[in-house]
Amino acid sequence: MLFQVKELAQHCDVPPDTIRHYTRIGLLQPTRDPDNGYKLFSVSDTKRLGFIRRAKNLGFSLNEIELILVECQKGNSPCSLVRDLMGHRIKVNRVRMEELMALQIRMEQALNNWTSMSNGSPGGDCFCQLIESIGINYESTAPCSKAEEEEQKELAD
Amino acid sequence: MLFQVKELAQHCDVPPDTIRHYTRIGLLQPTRDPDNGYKLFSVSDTKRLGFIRRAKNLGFSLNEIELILVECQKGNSPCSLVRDLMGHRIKVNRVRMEELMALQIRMEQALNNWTSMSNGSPGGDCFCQLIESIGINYESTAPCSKAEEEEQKELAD
DNA sequence: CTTGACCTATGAGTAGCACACAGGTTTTAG
DNA sequence: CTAAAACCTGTGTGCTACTCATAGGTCAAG
Repeated sequence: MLFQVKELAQHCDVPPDTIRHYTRIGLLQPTRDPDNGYKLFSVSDTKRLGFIRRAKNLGFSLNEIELILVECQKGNSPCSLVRDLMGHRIKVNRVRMEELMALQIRMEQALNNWTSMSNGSPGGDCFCQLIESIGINYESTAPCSKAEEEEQKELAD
Repeated sequence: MLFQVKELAQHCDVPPDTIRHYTRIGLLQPTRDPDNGYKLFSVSDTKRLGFIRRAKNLGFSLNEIELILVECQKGNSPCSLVRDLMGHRIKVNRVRMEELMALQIRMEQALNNWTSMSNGSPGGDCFCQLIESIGINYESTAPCSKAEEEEQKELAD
């Protein structure tokens, strides 16, 4: 019972390129057909892939999933690790959502303000007076900056 | 009045590496010091960088900002482009937020369920019974999948 | 045996930086 | 004036999680 990439893909309802990606980063470790070098996946790879997708669906990153799988392969219970990672994910995600919410408000306010403005040509110190007309707070420049800082902080522990 | 990377960085309150990045992708086009090859930025680069940061703060991607700047350099008004892009951004961002919200709920429910579960060892068909115990809906696997599909759709127009 | 449909592996590209590295420049101590 | 320390530079690489392009291998029909 060995599967090629596309067979595993259909079996697990996962795009073939995703399986190739997981293989490339070592999350899946198929044997190779000695004739043509094709990847050959076993039944246990099926289960492993299923686990990966379930974990991803819960918000774990591929790196975190690899950590979990390594714990399992060492025979340890991954449960406390999983709880910690999940607590961390929840915090980071909350920050990210708040940032996106704030961005959404900025965007909608901007678009609203613009409905009453005419189209001017760029010139002088002004590239686009629509954009330049909006107040700036340099605190939250990127949509993910704070969330990623938060991520760094937690990883340092 | 020419600035080196760090001077421009301090002047505009932007990390030096970000300036180097913008230069690498062509958003900024400094001249070079013939002696040592260092980047030399003019006052108009200052203004350009300020515009880039304002636009990013409004949620535009660097690619979109480049489009806007190209329109300006052709002497055209970027305003209708800007309005369109912003409308698009708002839609995509809404989808992304909904996905993150749904993920947040899945994560919090999972963590809740887990408080009453004990730590088991992996074995047999089960890597981690915490994760395996959660119902899967394969519809929304990745936090950004739908938002990115939405993005593709809009770009096709 | 050849055509065509289908499958494969691998390299490269995506966004937006952040960091590592080897080297050049400037300041300071002697 | 010189030597060492501090600081700055450009460029290469890495990060997430795929996705696509390319060149080639495989298999059944005719």
